[in-house]
Amino acid sequence: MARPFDVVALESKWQQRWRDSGLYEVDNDDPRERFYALCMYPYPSGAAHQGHVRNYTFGDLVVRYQTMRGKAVLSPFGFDSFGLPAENAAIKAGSHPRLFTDQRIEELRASVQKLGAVYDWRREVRSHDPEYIKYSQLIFLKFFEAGLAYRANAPVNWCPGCATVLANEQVNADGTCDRSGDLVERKNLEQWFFKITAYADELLNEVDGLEWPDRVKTMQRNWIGRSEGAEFALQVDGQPDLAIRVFTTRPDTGFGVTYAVVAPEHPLLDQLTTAEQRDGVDELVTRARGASELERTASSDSGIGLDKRGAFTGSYVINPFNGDKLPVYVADYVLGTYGTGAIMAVPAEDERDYAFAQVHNLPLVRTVAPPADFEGGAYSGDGVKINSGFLDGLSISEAKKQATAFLGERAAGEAKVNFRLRDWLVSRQRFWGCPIPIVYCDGCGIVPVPAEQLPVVAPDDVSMDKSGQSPLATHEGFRSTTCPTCGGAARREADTMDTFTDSSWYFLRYTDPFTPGVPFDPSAAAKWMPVDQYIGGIEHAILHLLYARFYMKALVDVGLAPGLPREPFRRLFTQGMIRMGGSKMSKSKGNLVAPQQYYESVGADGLRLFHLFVGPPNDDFDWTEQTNDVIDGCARFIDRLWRLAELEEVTWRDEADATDLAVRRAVHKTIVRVTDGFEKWGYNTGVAALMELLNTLSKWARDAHGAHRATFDEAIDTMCLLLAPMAPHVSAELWAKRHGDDQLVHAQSWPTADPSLVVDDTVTMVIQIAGKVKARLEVAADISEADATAAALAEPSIAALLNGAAPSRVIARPPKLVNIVP
RNA sequence: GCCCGGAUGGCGGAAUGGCAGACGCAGGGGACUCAAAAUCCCCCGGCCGCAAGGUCGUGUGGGUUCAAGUCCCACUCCGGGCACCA
Repeated sequence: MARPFDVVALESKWQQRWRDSGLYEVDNDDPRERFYALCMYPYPSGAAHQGHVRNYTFGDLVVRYQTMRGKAVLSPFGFDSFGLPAENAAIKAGSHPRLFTDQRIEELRASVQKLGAVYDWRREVRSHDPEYIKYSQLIFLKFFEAGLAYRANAPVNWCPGCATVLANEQVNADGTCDRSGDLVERKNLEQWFFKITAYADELLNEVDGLEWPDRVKTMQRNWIGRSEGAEFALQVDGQPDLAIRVFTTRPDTGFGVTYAVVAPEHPLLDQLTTAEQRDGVDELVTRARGASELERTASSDSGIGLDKRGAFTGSYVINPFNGDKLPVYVADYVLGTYGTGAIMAVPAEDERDYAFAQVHNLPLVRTVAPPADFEGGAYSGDGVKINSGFLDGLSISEAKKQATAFLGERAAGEAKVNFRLRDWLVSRQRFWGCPIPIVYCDGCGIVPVPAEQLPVVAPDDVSMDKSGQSPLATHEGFRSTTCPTCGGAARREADTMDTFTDSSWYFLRYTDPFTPGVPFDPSAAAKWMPVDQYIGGIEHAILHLLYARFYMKALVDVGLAPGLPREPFRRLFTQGMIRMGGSKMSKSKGNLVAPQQYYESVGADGLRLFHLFVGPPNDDFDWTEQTNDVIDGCARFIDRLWRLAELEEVTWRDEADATDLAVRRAVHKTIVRVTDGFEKWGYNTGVAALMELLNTLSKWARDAHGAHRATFDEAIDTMCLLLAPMAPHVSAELWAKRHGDDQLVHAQSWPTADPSLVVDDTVTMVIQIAGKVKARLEVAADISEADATAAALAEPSIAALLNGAAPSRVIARPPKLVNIVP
């Protein structure tokens, strides 16, 4: 579209000036009030897409707005530069992942700069920088020292064809390998874990105090999944040395237990299985252990029948409540990873137990009286205890307490809290990640690499081949080393860390990448932390945000971050996704709309304004055929403002009059509306308010009646100031044209509204009869209730409608409304 | 299955319990122009009406209230998250 100015030249000129001015480079000793604004650092996948544009438009708005409010705003940028896509690209091309990564970082950096977003680039973080690797490894070692990092066996997806480990994303829905098509197996490997469960309670409790979207808080709570109950022993009949420990949230249902179930992975399963039952049990275990993880986690009413999903072990246990002999089954609906991997089954009060009991003809004993009209199978609602010996007549909550106490005396039981949250498996059998700084020595065992030898970096002389196996595992120069303790021959750990470890502390590195020898100086970090406003996609609602919270707490506890707050992100805003044709816009789906074409037509300002205007920032947005028209409309608004500021068709009047007062009121009301919008994520209504003001100004200044110069100047200056965080280039240019080339609109103070200009002298009062609007009346803004009522009743059209009848009631809400009830 | 969201013109959306549809897009009409583009002006939920005006209208059905898009109850549909968590 034809523009009244050269948009490309104008925008690149200002981007250059912002870089030169240093306006957004803040030092750690800046005396102003602090504000830490942060967008989630991106994975560098090449030039920015609309999701980035949306994210950084919101972020940049916050940065520029808070700066104009007089704050020192920390606005850093960086790249989450380790990860699988670069590794896969390198495998395909037979080259090194760094080549792709560095190139894509430059592409993304350039396109982000073209958006006009401003950052303090001195603080840039790239996860694959040796400096960053060094401190990521130092943190690992501190966690190891503190007992927060440990080794254990854990299953991985193993492709026999490729002889390598696969990420979950590389396993197809039917359980085959993405690359070779072979059936993927579960295989146990010794791997590293972070003990996030040690913080389960704190992670759960501190969710409450965060200014985060409720949706995200709920997701975090559910993910942590705390449940209270009891754990106790079920003695195996005839084997005095053998007992199965079970966990239940319903100890009150103890008299209703009619069987017990262990998970296929249960360590005692072998001992429990009798010779006669061996075949059935083995068959079940084999199937559960196979590639059928997906099958197993599918809902119970799909896939394989329940009869095939459980088998009798041949053993019995004794119910401690009533001495009954209970058959022990193995079934895949019990998970080895949760609780004790074994349960007491209560078909009358648990739906899964009920379904299983039906198929296997197991008895049912109700221990809670269901309501009279209850027709279902399992009843898990409230009620009075029945068939439960000493618990009869009690409420469920009281029965839980007494049953737990009973178990304590009779079955080595105790109250127990369980979490759904598992420890964080951080080992990745990948090349393009941060190496785990550990060596294995035959004599000394697991030996941490001494801090002064960090970073441990991957060698450059590798090429990724089609096998997909990490070259770290086979590169002798990397793997063979000497033991730091005894000096003997040793092997380096070949695994790298999950890339979520990098994104768990980058926001701390931003605060102080300057002090040598430490990841960050705690006193410098303390000046900025916690992040005042974190902005990112909802897709990170659980993992990234949970891991970063864990890191923050652990870093404080291991002594790397003394004095820092234990929660990293005070306020979180999650932006909506951009969808196209029903699915999320993404590179992998191939439905990207590149921003570049818009930089050349409507400019970054036009595109930014569109993202701000199109709807509430936290809502998803559908990119359709109509979208380009809306973007053009946003550029049209900029052009109209430009032409008005350039005085096109404006006529002047010497003296100010009532029309000027009205315009000034509109200007000051707009200040309030835009400011409110900025504070409450109402950017769309903020843009609308500016559009309305422009309509008002244009009509007024171009009318034959004319505009008073001072009023006009105040209005245009205010528009520039209010627009500065949204459309920074054009507002900067207009400001410079009006005030001199050395004047920066973004260095000005945010405008404040004159309270006397925000309220009107007179307002339109609505007169209703029975809630329906029948008349309107111009009244003084401070009209009294009595005067409003009198004026309403005196209005001729109202009097005519009432026809002399006295109203039964009159509700007056001066000065806006009077409702007459006949 | 459970837990969150959401449903308003042709479309995106606006509306501290107080004039539903701000603002924009699309559409229609007009001005300017030889013409087109751009720009500017006007109209734009349905129905009745020449008009003034009337009447219905915020997914469905109830309710609370002088007054409900907004609050409460029940439901329908759509989107998302978790999904055998004992």
